[in-house]
Amino acid sequence: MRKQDITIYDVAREAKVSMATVSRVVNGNTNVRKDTRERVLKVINRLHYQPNAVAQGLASKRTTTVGLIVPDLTNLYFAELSKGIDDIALLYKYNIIITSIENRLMKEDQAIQGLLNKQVDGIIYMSDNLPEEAAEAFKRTDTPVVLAGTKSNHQEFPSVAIDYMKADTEALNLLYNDGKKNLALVLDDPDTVVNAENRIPAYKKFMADHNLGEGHIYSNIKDHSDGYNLYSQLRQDGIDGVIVTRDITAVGILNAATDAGTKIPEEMEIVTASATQIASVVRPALTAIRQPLYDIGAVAMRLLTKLMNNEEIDQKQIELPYELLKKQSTANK
Amino acid sequence: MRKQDITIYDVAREAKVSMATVSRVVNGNTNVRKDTRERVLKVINRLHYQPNAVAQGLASKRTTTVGLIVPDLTNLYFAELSKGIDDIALLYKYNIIITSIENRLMKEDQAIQGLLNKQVDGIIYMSDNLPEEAAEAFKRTDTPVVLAGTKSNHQEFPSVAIDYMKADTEALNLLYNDGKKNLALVLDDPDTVVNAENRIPAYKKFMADHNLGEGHIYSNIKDHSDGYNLYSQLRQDGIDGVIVTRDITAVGILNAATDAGTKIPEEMEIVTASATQIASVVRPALTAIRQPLYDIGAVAMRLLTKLMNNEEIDQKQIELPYELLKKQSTANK
DNA sequence: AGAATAGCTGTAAACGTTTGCACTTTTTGG
DNA sequence: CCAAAAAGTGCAAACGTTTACAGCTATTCT
Repeated sequence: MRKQDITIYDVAREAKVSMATVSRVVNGNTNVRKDTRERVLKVINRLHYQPNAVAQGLASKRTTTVGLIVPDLTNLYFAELSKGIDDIALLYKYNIIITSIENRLMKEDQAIQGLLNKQVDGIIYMSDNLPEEAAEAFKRTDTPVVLAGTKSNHQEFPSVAIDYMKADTEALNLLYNDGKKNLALVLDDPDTVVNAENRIPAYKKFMADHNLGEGHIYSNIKDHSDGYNLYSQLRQDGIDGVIVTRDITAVGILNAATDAGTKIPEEMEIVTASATQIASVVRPALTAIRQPLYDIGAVAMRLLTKLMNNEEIDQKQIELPYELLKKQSTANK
Repeated sequence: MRKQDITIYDVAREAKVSMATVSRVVNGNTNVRKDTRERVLKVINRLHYQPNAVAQGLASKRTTTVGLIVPDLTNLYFAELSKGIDDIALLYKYNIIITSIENRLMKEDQAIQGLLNKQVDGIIYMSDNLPEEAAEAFKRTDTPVVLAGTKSNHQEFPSVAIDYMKADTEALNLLYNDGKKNLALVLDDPDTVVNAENRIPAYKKFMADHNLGEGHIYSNIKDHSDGYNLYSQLRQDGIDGVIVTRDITAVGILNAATDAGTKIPEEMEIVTASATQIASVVRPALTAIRQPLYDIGAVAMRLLTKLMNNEEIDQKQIELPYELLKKQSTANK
């Protein structure tokens, strides 16, 4: 096995010091005389010594590894969040163990337990929803956790997100001012905290405030074909303006509308509540609530580094600014 | 610290056995009497004992962790590959450490060294290109490596991919049979092995075989706006049929064409050489070489599990079938 | 019944680091 | 120049497992 030919012992022997000193050199401890440090470094280079991170992890109880829990890697929403996380993790020299939980073999709490067994120093949780068992699992551990791009009604968990209620209200207002009065809300999952506690209340309040009646909420519309198939229902219900949680779903509606000869935005306006790359490359391009996904990820990871170092946190719930990006799926005024 | 309140010792004491026996129970070793096994399991459940994977890794020299090297998480091509990898990894109980190398702070060989230091049991490499230093790094280690969705001229590395040359030729043939004679090749990076040794030769050979002249190869066209901006050049060069490596780039060309009033596919046909979700949701939908990305990832991971178990491999270079999926960006015949 | 064998369990040495403590050497200040 | 403080170093125990190896206890066979 070539796997670990040279250990800290070999270096110590060659450099005629103890392993403790080698360890100090490796870890940049200042209590080493300049010339011994250089001598040790020379040996390290000559032997191509590389510390065994597993042994370091066991001895120091820090693995410089963080866990990422994500529902679906191929959902660009999470991919863009992950990118922000990854960049900051690299900066702070953390590795990332990624656990995808879309696969129903892997429940949230199992995923969490798996990460804890691997002794990750922290966890970033990105699923839209935080089931009770997952919250329990987090509460049982000392390992810090940050929610990224989502919210929980557990106020104890630090999170980074946008003000979904405000954003949705602003989007509804845009539609309303464009003269659309038969507004609908299209949701992926009605039971996530973001939807149940933010988007739905925002929608209901808006409808009530403007005397627009009950309105229409469509649930469990999750991908392109769901959106495509929903379109005829929307027409039947006389919808002329719609907010859609996922942009890929919005594209489905858009394509169905185009195929049916419906004029967008004249006859129907579409706004997506989370924009990825996709929203901007389809035609007509989608008006969108642009969440700063990369930044949410980056800030979440930065926050986690602080928690892992037991630094003081000024605020646990961070809200980043969003933008309402007007494109071709709403009136050009 | 609650981090590790209970160890194998605690279980051993409570169950009145040695830690060795507890270890055997945890690892499903059969050499344990039924009633002691049950007694131990009961204690494990009562104390909520969870093995420390880091200690296990150090003692057993297996971490049940594999490393993934990927250029860009937000590129759906790699995301879809990753999904296949992830599913099989879950099945075989491996965790995944993901390392993104798009960030120029992280070179390939550093990424590899980082994974090796973490003592991963295997590595899947997904970048389009395998730089010489990376190949060297792989050769120095015993840790098995599999290339997924890419090729290398290092035949010693197992890989899973499609026959790019054949696929491209078939696509060119489609354009040719639709009557397009001024064919172009649009590449992300001309120096990757896949492009330099497969796509470009296939293109040149096709052009020569059909007396179509030198042809036009456009390089370093990597994203939507690159594609969009390239369009006028294509027109200027009289191109009427084009193969594009990335689908997001193809969409850029498509959108520019639509904006310019060019009829697709009548005046120009577009085929993308790698289809993700995006290719199918734009309008007109893109004709594409559909690589079985999920399967490539899954097969690569399966292959890696065999290598990690020192099982015999019947073939190192695996080629999976692709499909030429005709959509609206080529003639409907 | 006694020997051989198989099944079960415990002991203790790894695995490759980090780190508290004690000790020695050097530096500093009066 | 000496005492006190600071800097540098090594020793050895820890981190929480796995796993030879040995030993002990049933079981099987003749």
